[in-house]
Amino acid sequence: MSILHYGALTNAFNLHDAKVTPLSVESNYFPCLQSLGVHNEIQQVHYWQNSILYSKPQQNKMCCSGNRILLDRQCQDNSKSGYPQVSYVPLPRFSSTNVFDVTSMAFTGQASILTQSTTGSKIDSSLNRTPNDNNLRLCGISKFKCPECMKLFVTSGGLMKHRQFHSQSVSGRNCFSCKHCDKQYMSLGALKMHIRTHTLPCKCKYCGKSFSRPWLLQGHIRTHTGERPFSCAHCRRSFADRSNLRAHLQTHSEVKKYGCQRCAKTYSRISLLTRHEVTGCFPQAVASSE
DNA sequence: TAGCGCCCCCTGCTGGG
DNA sequence: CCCAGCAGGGGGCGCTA
Ligand SMILES: [Zn+2]
Ligand SMILES: [Zn+2]
Ligand SMILES: [Zn+2]
Repeated sequence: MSILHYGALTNAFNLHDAKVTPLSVESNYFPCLQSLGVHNEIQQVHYWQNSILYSKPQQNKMCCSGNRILLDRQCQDNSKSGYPQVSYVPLPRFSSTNVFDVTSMAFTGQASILTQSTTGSKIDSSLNRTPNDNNLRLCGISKFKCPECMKLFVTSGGLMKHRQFHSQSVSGRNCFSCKHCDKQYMSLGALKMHIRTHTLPCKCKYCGKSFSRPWLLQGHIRTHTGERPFSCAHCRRSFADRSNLRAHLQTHSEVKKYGCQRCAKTYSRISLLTRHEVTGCFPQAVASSE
């Protein structure tokens, strides 16, 4: 089994511009999560040169969006294809598994995604993106800043919606409570979204099953129609659901999403990694078998 | 500005190898 | 038993009427 070693990754970025220090594992550069994430002080994190988006090293500034860590990507050379190609950049190696701790705003582990040259295969969770998609819109144009948490938003509406969360008491006094269960939400919008999981307003015309959101119903209807709009570029399998295609793409990669910090093994699911770490991680045995 | 649509993330279940 | 596929649920956020 040949693991893609991190050292090889820097070569891909040397292709872009030798004058600019590429993101690399060896450097202390923090990964660019800009295309999906929301930054503190975004201008200090990213800069453009020759139509290529680069990231600068930041001290203790990690990018996050909401409550999750997002995959890292670079927008490259959008002058050729009309919109940026997508590559993943490896996150620096951290001390544990690939968990981003929002509370401490720090990685507790390694979240590694492989990348290859622009002609090679890659894990790409941004399938079928168009130039209008969120990630492209976010490339350097977030200009509405929340004064309370410094998050940046592309539109004023996005900022207004976000500020609903701050407008409520953090103590929970003014939380919006669901009358159907005991869940509480910090915004009315979030509560309304949740209530749909009780009322299930979207009903399948084929079997009558109900769903909370139209796109969930749409995905379900594909199980009746057999439509599979998401195709794998590597093996021509197709899937009804984008997430399932993304999961499938991991089967084409030897580096899975979740990596063990003690040995080189990677897994497609956090549950598999957890089980490995609890029951079966023997680094010496792994090293000798390679 | 609320609703929509799309994004990504995650997980339980299941069946094949 | 392991892993991949399937189906479905959750929150976030930009766009638009
Ligand atoms: Zn409820
Ligand atoms: Zn149905
Ligand atoms: Zn495939």
